[in-house]
Amino acid sequence: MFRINRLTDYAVVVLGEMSRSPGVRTVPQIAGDTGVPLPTVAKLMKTLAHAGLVASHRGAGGGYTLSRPPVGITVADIIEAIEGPIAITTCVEETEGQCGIETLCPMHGHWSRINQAIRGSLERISLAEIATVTLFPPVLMPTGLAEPTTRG
Amino acid sequence: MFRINRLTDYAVVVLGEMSRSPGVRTVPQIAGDTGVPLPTVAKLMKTLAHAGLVASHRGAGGGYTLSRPPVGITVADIIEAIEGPIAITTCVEETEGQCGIETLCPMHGHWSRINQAIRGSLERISLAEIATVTLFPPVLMPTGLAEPTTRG
DNA sequence: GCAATCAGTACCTCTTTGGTACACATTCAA
DNA sequence: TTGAATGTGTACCAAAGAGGTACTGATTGC
Repeated sequence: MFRINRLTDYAVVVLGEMSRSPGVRTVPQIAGDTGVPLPTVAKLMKTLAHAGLVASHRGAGGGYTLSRPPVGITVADIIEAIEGPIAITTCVEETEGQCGIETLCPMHGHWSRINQAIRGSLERISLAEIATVTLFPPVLMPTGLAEPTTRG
Repeated sequence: MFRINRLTDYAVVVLGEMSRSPGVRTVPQIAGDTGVPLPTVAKLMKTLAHAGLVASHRGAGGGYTLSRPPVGITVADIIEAIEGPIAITTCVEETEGQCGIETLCPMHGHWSRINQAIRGSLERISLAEIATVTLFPPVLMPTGLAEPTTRG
């Protein structure tokens, strides 16, 4: 497949939404605004908070806020927050010694280079950029706004 | 995870091996030379043949050959042969209409751009390049050459 | 005709993913 | 002090995908 998982996709949509209107947002609010299922948003936000992309505020009147300006958050940051380090093959990962023929394998070094190229592409795109909405004429708007699939 | 699957990883290793020593190779030969399990190689080669990256020759004395020079095969070609079109999210794929809020979704267009950047990175690396073996001193060679894991 | 080889399909097992549930901790306001 | 609102942590479940195996059939050359 070679694709990011759906949670990451949701994370980008959710963070994009948060960057457009700053302030404290609760999980139900975010779920309502994005169409992402509430329990999934809760799980997602916990992960994002743990990664330091959002700050959590507990108790009544609490919720989540972006922990830094959207310009300072890249697509690479978001992917890594949800999926861990970007490593298109096992042998690119930090944890060495997983491959028994590391010193002989012809791919040694090449995957790192490919991985670096991909990571570079993702680092050059910030949340501020992708949060810029290109509004379409209302007449073209579809009806299924409440659908759980929030990608397009 | 954001990573290619193991079959794709194997495909790159197998094609790299084939590009280093041209001629007809049988499935058992390839399995022996790369350490990839024989049934897996058989499955893999069928897929690669179907994608047009290798040519099959049936019957006694048959086997597989590269269908074009290694310079003309890119990492993107290999990934697409095994995993289908490179599309990091569902909405990037050719099959439109899967997303109900396509005209409203703020991510519309952004994923395509990100996807294109990644694809570009993969297209710029040919099989000929990655087939160049950087030999290590024999004293450093590990013992587990017959291990099924062939990555490093 | 027979052996060597690829082709196609079906199946199994394990892991990952996406989602749900629930008890608990924290904060604020009445 | 109490209770409601909110996030935290853990566990669990079902579905899908990945990786691998097995078996039968088709094709080719000797």
